Amino acid sequence: MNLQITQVQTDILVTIPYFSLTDTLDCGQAFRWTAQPDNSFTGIACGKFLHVAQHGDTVIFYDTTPSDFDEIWRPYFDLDTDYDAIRKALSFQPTIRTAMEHAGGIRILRQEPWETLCSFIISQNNNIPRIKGILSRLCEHFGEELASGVYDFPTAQTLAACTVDDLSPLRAGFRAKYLIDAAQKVSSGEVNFTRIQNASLQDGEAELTQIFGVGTKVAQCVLLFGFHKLDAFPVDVWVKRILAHYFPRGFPKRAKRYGGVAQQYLFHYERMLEKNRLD
DNA sequence: AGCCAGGGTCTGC
DNA sequence: GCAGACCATGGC
Repeated sequence: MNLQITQVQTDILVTIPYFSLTDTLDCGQAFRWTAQPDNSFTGIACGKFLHVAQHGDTVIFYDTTPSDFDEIWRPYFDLDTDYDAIRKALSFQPTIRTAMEHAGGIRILRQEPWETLCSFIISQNNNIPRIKGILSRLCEHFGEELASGVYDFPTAQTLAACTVDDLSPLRAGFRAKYLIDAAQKVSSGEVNFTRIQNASLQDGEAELTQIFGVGTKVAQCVLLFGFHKLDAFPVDVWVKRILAHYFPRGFPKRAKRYGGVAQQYLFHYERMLEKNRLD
């Protein structure tokens, strides 16, 4: 991707057309970003703290270095994927096109597989504010303190050594035992992220669902948000409703290549409609 | 009070 | 295969 990048002291400014920072960080794919009163975001990913803001087409990465930008944030925000081409490929379908007009600035983040796996284990039968709370407490209690009050995501090895009782401060409920099983299977190599990255969608799901508490929906979320498999297609209660309502004859074959991206546009659009309806 | 939240497991038919 | 109970917790 040819990005227009400017460096001002320790801030890096990047021109990203057709991008929405808010929608990308607040659409239920990542749970460790916090919106600030000025609409900027702070968060921790890949072992680094970031303060980021958007003004028009310009995204400002505060207080970072060119190497961190190139090695961490540029891939994390998926800035080298041609979303214009993806949107064009999806625009043949009227409902997806409408959703794109409202949510087309979303990018599928390249999150770390382990954090993504834990996040969506926590997400089951849960709501987004509480998912964020549980993950925040998970990091505070078991993650390395990178700076004052800034905690990294704990490793699988750390959690594999924990008991359900150890996790009680998280108030994760019945999901605590799922986290521990995931940690044990990941740290032992029984579930192998390199193998999943190189596997087909179907084989990747089969490997992930060996974890107690991981079913099809959670596995597809991990494949989409943690392994950047854009054809992964998580079906939750919202998407189920969308499919029944807008796609009674099935999701179009032509859209399946980027099904996960379309799913995310539709999910965010539908939730936005619901929010407006309640206001 | 009762329902729901980016589900999964287990049981019973 | 598929419906239904159950699972912890918290907000409304």
